[in-house]
Amino acid sequence: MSQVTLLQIADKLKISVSTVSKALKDYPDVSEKTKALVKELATTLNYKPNAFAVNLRTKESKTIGLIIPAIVHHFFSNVIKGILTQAEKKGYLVIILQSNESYELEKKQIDLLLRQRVDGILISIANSTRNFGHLSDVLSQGKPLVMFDKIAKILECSKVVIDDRKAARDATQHLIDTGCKRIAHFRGPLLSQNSIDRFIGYREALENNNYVYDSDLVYICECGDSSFEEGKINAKKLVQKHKDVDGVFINTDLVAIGALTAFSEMGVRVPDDISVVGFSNWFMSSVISPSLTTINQPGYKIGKAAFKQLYTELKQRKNNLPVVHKKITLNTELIKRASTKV
Amino acid sequence: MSQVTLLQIADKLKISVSTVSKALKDYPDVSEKTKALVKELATTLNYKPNAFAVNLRTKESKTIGLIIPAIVHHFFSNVIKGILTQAEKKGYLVIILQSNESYELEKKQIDLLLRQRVDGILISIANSTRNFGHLSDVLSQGKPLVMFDKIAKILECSKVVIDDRKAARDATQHLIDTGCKRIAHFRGPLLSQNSIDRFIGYREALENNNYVYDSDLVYICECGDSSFEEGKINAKKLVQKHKDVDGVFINTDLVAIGALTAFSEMGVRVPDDISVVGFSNWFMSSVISPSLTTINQPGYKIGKAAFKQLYTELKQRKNNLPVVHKKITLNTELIKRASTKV
DNA sequence: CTATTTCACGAAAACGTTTTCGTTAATTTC
DNA sequence: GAAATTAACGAAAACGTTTTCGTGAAATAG
Repeated sequence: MSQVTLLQIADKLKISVSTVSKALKDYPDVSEKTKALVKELATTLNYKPNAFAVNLRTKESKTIGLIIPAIVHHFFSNVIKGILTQAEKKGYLVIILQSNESYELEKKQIDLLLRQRVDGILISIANSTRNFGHLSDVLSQGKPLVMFDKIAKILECSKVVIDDRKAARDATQHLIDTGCKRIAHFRGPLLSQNSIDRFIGYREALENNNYVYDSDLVYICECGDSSFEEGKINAKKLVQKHKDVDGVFINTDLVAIGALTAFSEMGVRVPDDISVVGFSNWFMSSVISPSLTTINQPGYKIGKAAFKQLYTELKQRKNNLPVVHKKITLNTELIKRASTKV
Repeated sequence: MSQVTLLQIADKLKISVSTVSKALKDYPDVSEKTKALVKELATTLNYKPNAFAVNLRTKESKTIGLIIPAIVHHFFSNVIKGILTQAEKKGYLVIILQSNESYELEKKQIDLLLRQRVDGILISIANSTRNFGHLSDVLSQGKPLVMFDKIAKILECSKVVIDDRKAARDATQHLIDTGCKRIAHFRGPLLSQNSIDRFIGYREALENNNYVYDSDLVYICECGDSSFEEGKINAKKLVQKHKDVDGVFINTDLVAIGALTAFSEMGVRVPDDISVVGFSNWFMSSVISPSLTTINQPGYKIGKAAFKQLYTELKQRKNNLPVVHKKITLNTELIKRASTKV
């Protein structure tokens, strides 16, 4: 019932706790004979070192924290998968917390993780987060912090991102290249840096091609749980108000799929009447009809890179080397499908 | 840099560590005056109790483990959300591990969690898991274990499931009720208990209606990463071999969506030529065209119920009450959409 | 054969809490 | 005013490791 300890093994073997500990860790000052005896008894008793005690002693937990705005989300779940896969390889456990895009919750969760004495933290911040005190707390405690996807530019730590502006330019340029003359944009929340960057990319592409920017053609979506509905609603508004629009770049795939559905319901043909480009490359986008042209956002790779960076910083700290922060920008690519012309 | 400890607070206040500890926890044998002093200093120093030390002392970690076959999965990510939401409410942290449907990995992960001294474990087992020694280890260590969705019937612990057989009967019955005369089934892996149960439900519905069971109409899908492709391939085979089939009940939505795509490519009309029912009610199923009739599998509720059960068992143990295991069966429902006739 | 080195092990402190049990001083009781 | 109670605090053990530093005994060196 109660767990096996070093002391119990020591007693049965009539040796000391220190020797047992050292035997299990192959210290050179333990004879092969006792090592064998100890290891054998340890396995037969199914000994498992008590992580609390080890952590307390070594001041390391081999555990990291991960705070993410949402779990039920194709992109984020891919990120998680990337992180977990890497963490597993390096022998780290991951405590996952969901901030629900709430600053207050995020703050509380950082506190929880610090109490838990995790070795480091990975975070994609909530849209509502405007204060970064909780995050600089992490840094000032000397714990590595790596932000990904939704980052705070002001914070001095490593970051893993994509180039939202460039990706948005690519998306919009593709609409222009395939003959669209009047291009709308469904943007995300006003406070989300990613949405802002994608919006800027959209405008840049217009400017680069001497298209007139018309703020009437920009619709705002919250991109929360009702993304699909938002896409439908805005698509309907768009069609009613602006008959001349023949292309739309949409902040996220789910909203875009809502738009596609609305267009289909209204008899607006895609891409003949209007071309659509989404953002993220959710799996869904490849199987709907018409399939959605979109920007591939490499979630798995982002997660992988984020953990790797955290891991290097952990090693740097451990070896008393200077910790160097990196900003890693991963490539996106335009996936051409049936919702745009060739 | 280094963390604040009770000792540091004690020294600054010229009192003992014990008093500081008790003051922070509002012990009655500490004067209000010192309590106030201690608490004030604690907050200004930003004191955070060292979880390792607390856990070591109290033999509780307020942490649970969660092992799940896959993260990038609409159903499972909903389960996770349900678990995290409840855990947060009760002040528990969750370490998430992904078994990738591998028994070996699952075994290793259980071991990791036990070393970590989590208070309890939630698990949905891998398809390849046939031995349950690692799971009974958990139980014999006196730690609560709650299985959900993919369970081992043989194990004496609490379980949260749906009634796969009934759900499959409902799905098949709906095909029969809407006029299908010859009904195929795309089943899941031979080793997966859920697949087996759904297959049995399919057969039961046929029998109940005096339909002949024809093993030629049953196709096997692995339901792994290439579910969509499997759906396409099997749908093509089905159409080529059995022109007379007018309905198909498919083990999971993703495979069903692959089938829908293949039917569309081959000019087979859904539901006029063939009706399709899926399983799980992934979000995607509502937005494709034709939208997919399917069985709703309440992931969020399952996660919520699983954590709640774990929590009650935790409390029961703590209060030295007898731990009672429960099998909780959550309701599924048929969601009628456009892939079946009315 | 003494002096040094190597070998194999153990004692003990430390990590930061929690909690039991004293202990002293102040207060109350009769 | 002596006896009993209460109030407020501290000492110390314990949780299970890890690791440093001794310490004898055995092996080697001169």
